[in-house]
Amino acid sequence: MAVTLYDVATLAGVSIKTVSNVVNDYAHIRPTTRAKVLAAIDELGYKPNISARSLRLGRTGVIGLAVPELSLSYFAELADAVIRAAERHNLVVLIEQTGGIREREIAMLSSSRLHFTDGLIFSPLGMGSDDAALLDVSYPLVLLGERIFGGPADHVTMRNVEAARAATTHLIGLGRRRIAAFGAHAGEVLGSAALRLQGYREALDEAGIPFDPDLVREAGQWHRLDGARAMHDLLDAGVPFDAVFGFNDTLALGAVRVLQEAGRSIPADVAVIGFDGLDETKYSLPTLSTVDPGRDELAETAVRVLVERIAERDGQLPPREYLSDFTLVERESTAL
Amino acid sequence: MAVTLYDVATLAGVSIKTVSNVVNDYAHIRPTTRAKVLAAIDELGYKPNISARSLRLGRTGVIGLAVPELSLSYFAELADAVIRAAERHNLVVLIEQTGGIREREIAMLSSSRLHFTDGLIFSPLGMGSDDAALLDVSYPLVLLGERIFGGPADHVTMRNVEAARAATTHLIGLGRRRIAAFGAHAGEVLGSAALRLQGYREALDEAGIPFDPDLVREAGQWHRLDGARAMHDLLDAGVPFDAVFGFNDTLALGAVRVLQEAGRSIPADVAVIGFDGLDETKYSLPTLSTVDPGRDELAETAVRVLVERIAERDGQLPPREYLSDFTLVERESTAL
DNA sequence: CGGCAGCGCTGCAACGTTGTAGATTCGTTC
DNA sequence: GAACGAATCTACAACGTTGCAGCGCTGCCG
Repeated sequence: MAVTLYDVATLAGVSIKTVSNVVNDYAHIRPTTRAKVLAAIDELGYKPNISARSLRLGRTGVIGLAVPELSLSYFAELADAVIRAAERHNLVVLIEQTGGIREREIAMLSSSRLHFTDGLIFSPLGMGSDDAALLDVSYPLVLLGERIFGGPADHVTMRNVEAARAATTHLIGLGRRRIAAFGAHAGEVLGSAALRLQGYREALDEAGIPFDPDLVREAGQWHRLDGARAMHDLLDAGVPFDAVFGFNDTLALGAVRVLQEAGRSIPADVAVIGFDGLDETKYSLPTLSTVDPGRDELAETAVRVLVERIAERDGQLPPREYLSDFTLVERESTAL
Repeated sequence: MAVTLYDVATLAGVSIKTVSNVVNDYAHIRPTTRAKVLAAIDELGYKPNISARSLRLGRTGVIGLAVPELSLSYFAELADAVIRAAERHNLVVLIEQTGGIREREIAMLSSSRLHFTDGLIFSPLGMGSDDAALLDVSYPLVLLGERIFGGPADHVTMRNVEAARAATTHLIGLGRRRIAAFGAHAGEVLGSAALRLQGYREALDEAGIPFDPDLVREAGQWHRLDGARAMHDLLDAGVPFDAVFGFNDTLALGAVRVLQEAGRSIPADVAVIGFDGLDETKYSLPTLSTVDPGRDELAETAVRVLVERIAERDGQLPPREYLSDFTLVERESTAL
């Protein structure tokens, strides 16, 4: 059925190894031979069998990407960026969803479903620092996110603290003093929520604004609904506020919806800023100010680091950490 | 480095074929032997080499999914659904992006990047009916979308005409008579745009409402920005209207934004309905009525059909077409 | 002019797996 | 107790590819 090197070799009147050499751009082949082989390849429509090549080389040209859920815009846009970056390295991407559930994430790490990929880019959500030991796997692994520091794997992440401080400082620059923060996770130390909260507090401290715990609202998940719920709670509690910092864009957009229902004007009554730089923030009403954590750079770095790890035969370099640059994007929701 | 059948066989004191049989749940193995082998597998941490298995079996357990762009919510949610469906069939999914560009779509079909997948689920956007012949490929292929009918491949699609008619009829049921339609593609005959326009016209005819070409607005792309632009045009043209049917949710949301800026109340002044059943429509302000074309069913069917095609050795059944059921989702944007 | 490097190509072995055919044991039946 | 079939296991040959060693030849160097 399928055309093999053997068929091409027969037609071209050479050995299969020569065909293989042509296919692999081996330098020392007479131009006439090369032409003959190429003609035969063309005539038969030969395509290399990747399984056989993988078996021989021990590499597949496939990398895995494990994210919580593609239907969350942030991860869809991240996957988009990772696929583009992988393409530049001639790799294809196999995507798995963990649902952000710790057990599924742990299972994924030793799953045979990903066993034939050359390496994995992993964006955990449910696993915590306690699970760091589980990341000591036998294949190249790059962590993308903020959940686990100091683990045994390379780690590509964003400047959460600095970016959150910049967002908060931006709100302070508008003259706001009662800034609500949405999306905190009680007890968390190293996750995005903790880091962004830290940035928020640093900005307040810097400006000499007292920290008010009533303004910090929990949200386990960071969906639109959670942002809406947090805003309802805040309004119901009667806590005065003149700005909101959503720990992600989706939370902020959920909050915006409730503010509008409640008749609060944005940004006149309440300035709002998000985090993630989602495409969507350009088109909401009002357009949403946000911090772009450098998603394309993150994806590009993650792929590059993974490729490097795959390339290094055994030289066990210690795990490294990479940080991307962020950009503050000012839009209508924080206009003066 | 990696553990092979041979290593396990040596440790367990059996032949590699017996280990293979244990791994593949072959029935006739003495329980004691099975236990010995399983113990050895466990001790060594054996994982089958998928490349070798693929080479031997001619199948990889990987299917391809080619979509325009993951950062478009519709395709992100579609990919999510396809991955879940594939998981139920023990398949993993390799995702490629075409950008919806005809040339890239055509290249994808014969690309060696997807050559080692068992089959492809393909959602074309740029290719047209003229390109149908290009779909006659040598591997299992399932088309997901509406661009190409009567081609040589299986085709899973939605009831575009009926669903669009239902959406329009719903608006008419609210007493609206001047219903704008956003997202038309001039000259198109078989694409989603043409079919949804047809459904729109059928609903008008049924209700005895005259068709007014001024109410039909073109939009090459179906992004938020295009919806916003179309609404600006409509308002500038001074054409009176009391409802909008967006050929997808994103167009409708873009239109909503401009309507709000223009001070038109939704749904009092203008009722709005979209198409696609995006998650996002639950959280917009106002929440957006939409038609869910049965995305999960589409994904499930596409995977099932692909699996069937992969399974059939040679029996070339003629290509078939599958339709999913749609659901009208009524929300605030069309409330009475 | 002997030696050596390089060209252009070939043949063989190996990557790790599973299908096939066959060997051996065991229990059952006549 | 011989014959037979089923259970249990093994040996061998693929699947299609690439690394390695090596073929005969040419050209260059000292």
